[in-house]
Amino acid sequence: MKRVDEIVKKLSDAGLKITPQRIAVMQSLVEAKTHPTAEETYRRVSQSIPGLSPTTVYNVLDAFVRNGIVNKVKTDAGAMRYDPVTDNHHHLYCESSDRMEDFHDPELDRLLEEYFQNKKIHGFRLKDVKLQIVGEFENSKK
Amino acid sequence: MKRVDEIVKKLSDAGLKITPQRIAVMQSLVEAKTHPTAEETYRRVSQSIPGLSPTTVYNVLDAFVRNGIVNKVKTDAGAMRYDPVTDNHHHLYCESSDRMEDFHDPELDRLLEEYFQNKKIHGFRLKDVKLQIVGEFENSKK
DNA sequence: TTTTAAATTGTACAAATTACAATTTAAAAA
DNA sequence: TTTTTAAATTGTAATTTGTACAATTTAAAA
Repeated sequence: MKRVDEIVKKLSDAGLKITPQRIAVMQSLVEAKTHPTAEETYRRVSQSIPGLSPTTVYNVLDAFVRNGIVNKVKTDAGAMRYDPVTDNHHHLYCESSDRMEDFHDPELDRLLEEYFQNKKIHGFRLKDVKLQIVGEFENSKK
Repeated sequence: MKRVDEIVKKLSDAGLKITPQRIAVMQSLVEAKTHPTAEETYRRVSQSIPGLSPTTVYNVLDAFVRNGIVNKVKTDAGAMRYDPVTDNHHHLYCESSDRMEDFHDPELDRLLEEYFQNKKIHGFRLKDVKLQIVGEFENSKK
């Protein structure tokens, strides 16, 4: 089971204790490529871990975020979403379906980096630039 | 009172009925340049309109958003924020203080427009690109 | 001035998330 | 391996943010 090993390593590297709940939550996030909410994650992970508490899912996700192995992403709709892809990327977002996908583009990143290197923003120390690319997915079946 | 006249005109142009609550909410949003939450707006506007209902603030803000004179903005922290500046712009955002400010930059917009004109994103019809510029405000008392 | 559709209000409700105390468990120490 | 301990999990309850809805009031058109 290579997948689980990788997850264990990831948790371990982040200095987190290994628990079945944490493994299952991370596995669920990685498999679902849709940036699920805490509630969606709870429903999925409950199948493999009956008796799982919603609170645990919140705690686990929070621990992941604090340790930098998951990013919180907010959309304009209801709940917070969780993204296990932490390398630099942007998001495609469709308002009508509240669907969100990753958008990787090194060329764009280079362009932005160049631009902001010369650009001084008064009174602001820049750390990161994220794009939210808003539009419509063409085959919007959720 | 030029300010109030302008606000009345803005509401009127948007096809909205003029009410003291709506005037006061819009005035509060425009004066506070910090993209306040509904709750903050409620607290402020309550000072001039005692007996104001929180529900009204939500209703009013919602009407503003539906009619395009205010934008909803979500940050990584708790509540939805409201921005009375509706021309194209981006946001500076400080995670530690949850503070947010507008960032206007026509040159950047030109750059992005150019870039995305040539860039086809498979299965996605692009409508808009927004930047969230993350960093620290230098005089940010937390 | 009258009329009426829309806005405001208050209450109750709902969803998403957090606080907290009790229990269990992972993993370090013996 | 067993013991120890700090951390993780759980369940309940509370909180925060926002919405639904019926009754009342009001802006503004007729």
